[in-house]
Amino acid sequence: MALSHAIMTALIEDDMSGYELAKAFDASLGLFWNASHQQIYQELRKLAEKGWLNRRKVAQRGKPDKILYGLTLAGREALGEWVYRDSRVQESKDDLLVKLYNLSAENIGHLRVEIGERREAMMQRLYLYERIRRVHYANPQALPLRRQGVFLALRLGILAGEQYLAWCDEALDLLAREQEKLDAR
Amino acid sequence: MALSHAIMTALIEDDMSGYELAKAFDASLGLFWNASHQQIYQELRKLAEKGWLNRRKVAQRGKPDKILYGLTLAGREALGEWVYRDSRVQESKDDLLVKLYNLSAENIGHLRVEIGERREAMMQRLYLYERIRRVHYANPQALPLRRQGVFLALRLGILAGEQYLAWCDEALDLLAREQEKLDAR
DNA sequence: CCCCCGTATGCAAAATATTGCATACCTGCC
DNA sequence: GGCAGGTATGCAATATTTTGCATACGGGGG
Repeated sequence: MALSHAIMTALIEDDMSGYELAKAFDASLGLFWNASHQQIYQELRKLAEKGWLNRRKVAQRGKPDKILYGLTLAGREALGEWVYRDSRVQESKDDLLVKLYNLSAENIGHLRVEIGERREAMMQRLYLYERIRRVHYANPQALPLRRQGVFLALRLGILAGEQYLAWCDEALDLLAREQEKLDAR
Repeated sequence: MALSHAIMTALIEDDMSGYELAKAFDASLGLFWNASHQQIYQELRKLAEKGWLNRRKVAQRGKPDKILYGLTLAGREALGEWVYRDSRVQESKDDLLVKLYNLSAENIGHLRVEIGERREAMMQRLYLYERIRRVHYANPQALPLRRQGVFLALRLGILAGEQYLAWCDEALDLLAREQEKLDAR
């Protein structure tokens, strides 16, 4: 039941439509909590029924109408209480790690390629994180308290990303050496 | 559909029962792919029906009978092919990160406690990883290729864990300073 | 003898998430 | 005019995961 809280969290400062929320999830909170647009639309509806969000239609020029959602007082209270409840970590699930358990002379080339792709993707993501950090969190101590929490989450993303890059390099090195050994035969 | 492949991967070297598998998942592969015993039992059944696993009953002394599962040739082939298919990363979902987006003067104390608990838990896990590394992977280059793949996965666990500890320290520092500021009023 | 604990397997229901559509508006391009 | 593409919302069917049981064996302690 925590997608609901992630969504409400995204609405703390600004009202958003499902579409905007889905994109915000891609860029910010979604780095720590991913959700497809279908999930988001369904959850928004449920939250509105519960009275934690209000909805209003907004006509737009040149675009279809949208439905803006905002936190109600009840929603804010529910969110505030939730912070004290037990956290759960849903460990990430990664096929690649399972594949590594199956490393063989046959598939080593493929796994090197896959790791290389991961490296590239993580690099892109780190550029994004760094850009966000520079633009919005250049001087974190000066920020209001809540934003410092967001900064810490971003910081975790950055550290984790850098560590992942380091691992990719280490793995690629090891695999390259092993493949050389194989080729030498 | 990758839980099935994680299970088969766990059976590459040894036949295991559902119960043993559930515990092995806790300690090894489960660090990268978690599954409850219910999931495992169901999946084992499906895989046996598909012909990828064989099952045989084993009577034990002092314990209930168990059902041992082993990879069939078809299973091994399916696993071998799967390695070439697209990987997917299911990003981890962590309530704590969402909670940090809700940081406030009221809940800062609670969040410090939660992060402290995470730090402790990760420390314990790192001890386990390090123990495994020392016992089984003291000299990785000397290992057969497949085991080197397993080593790389372990290595990722270790690096990620160390990085997480570093983040916890950084976060605890920042939050301690902020709380001092609040208390000073 | 009874209860708890560890071993061992499982069902059923509910909650969540994914996949594959479907609709509709408007802009810009060819 | 047709078509692609971005905006915007949604349904329905599956698949996956979680939750909450339920059963049963045998050992050890009180």
